[in-house]
Amino acid sequence: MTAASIAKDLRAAIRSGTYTPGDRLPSEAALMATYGVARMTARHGLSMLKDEGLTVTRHGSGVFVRAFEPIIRDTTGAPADDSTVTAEIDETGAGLTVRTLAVTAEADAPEKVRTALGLAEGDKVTVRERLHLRERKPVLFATSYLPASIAAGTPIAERDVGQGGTHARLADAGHAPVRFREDVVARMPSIEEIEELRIEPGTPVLAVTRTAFAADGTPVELSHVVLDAGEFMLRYDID
Amino acid sequence: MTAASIAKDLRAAIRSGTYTPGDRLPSEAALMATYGVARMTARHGLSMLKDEGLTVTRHGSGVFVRAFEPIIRDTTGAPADDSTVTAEIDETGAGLTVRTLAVTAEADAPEKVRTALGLAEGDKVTVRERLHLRERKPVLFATSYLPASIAAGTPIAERDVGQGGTHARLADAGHAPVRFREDVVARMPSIEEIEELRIEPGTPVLAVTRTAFAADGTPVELSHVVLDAGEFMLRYDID
DNA sequence: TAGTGGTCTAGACCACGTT
DNA sequence: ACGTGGTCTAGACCACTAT
Repeated sequence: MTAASIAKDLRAAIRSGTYTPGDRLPSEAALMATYGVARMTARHGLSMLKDEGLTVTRHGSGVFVRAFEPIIRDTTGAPADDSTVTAEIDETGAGLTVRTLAVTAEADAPEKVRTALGLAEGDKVTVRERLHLRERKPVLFATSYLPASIAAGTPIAERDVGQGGTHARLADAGHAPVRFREDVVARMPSIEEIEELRIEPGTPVLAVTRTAFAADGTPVELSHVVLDAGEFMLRYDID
Repeated sequence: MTAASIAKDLRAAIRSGTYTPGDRLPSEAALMATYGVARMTARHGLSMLKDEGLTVTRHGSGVFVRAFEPIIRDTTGAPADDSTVTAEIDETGAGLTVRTLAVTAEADAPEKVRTALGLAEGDKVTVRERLHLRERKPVLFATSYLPASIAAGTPIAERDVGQGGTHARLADAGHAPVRFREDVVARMPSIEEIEELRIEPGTPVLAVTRTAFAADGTPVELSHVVLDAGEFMLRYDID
């Protein structure tokens, strides 16, 4: 029970404010001495806090109490920029930049994408991938799929979609999105996501699947968005 | 690098379908033999998968690949039962039951609650706590705060709020909620939440802060909802 | 260079489940 | 009884960070 009790003590100390965000916790050696345990036991106690997302470790330097200052991603039925997501984040999350990673005019659609967009087998999709960064750190990764029958040959299939973003271009093409569905799940990140978003151990991701529908009810865009949960709060206003 | 490579191999095997949800992974002893490593190393490899939420361990029985069959919590601007949350979950999540844990007619309000509800210092709140279970397993814990000036003396301060739930009673009192704001965050659970919701290691929680506003814009209810992310998907329909 | 965390070994005892 | 995971020890070597 010693590793657990070390974690318990430190956790209580963090909650009570003995250690505040940014503070360094006692070193492994210090814990070994105070609790009279082996190193692996002290480590295990500390690792529990890390798994809870309470601390971050810095190799060679120490274990530190973690902070949470979320970017608010506001998803009201709202006017759009590159995508609704981008526009709204820019309002609240100062210092956010967007990097378009790849745009493919015509690609094969994974089965789930095809189903969600109501496409037939063999139908192509336009794929846009982008990354959002907060002060150099990647915090959000998004992949958008649009039917190539709509998007190919328009600025949507270009790197620069122009003023108003994909939604404005969809409107230009007579497919203005008017209704959205967002499905939100939280889970631990995959290895790829840990690397891509440089996610701290003990931090989950929010995975948002967003479907945009035109006035006639046809889906015109499917987006998979993965957000570092250590960086974001999702806000929904519902009438 | 061995613990990491064991995790890598097993992860790949799970992704490729060699092990499907419910399957048992090789035991620690088996991994020690195949990889020629010490037990702690094999354990560490397995613990990585657990931390990623890919597996669950059953003491004395083995390590198993995990499944995800989410309950869809649909939060459209919707008619309300006990609370909107409850009503909507019942539609989709078969076998969900609600247990009202505690109802306090008049309690002191934590500062954050007071601010969110626009109350003055010393103002009291009515507090309702409830737990949702899926087949005996608790999956959601919710605490609702309402201004006691509105709720005390009404069925809202009783265990049984009656047909239509708190929202119907608020409407009866002339404070029908018409607008909602939901702030969604994902994080690792606290120890209390792990115990209360019996959350598997490697599973985050979704923490939803929901504010209900009456037609005149005054907040009439603040709810803190914690959901086991291994059990839920949040759905938002936006116009 | 000294102190920090990261990884691994080899062995022990305990607690839980299945047979 | 046996095999499973859970915990702990005591010691080693490595990699990173500060001074």
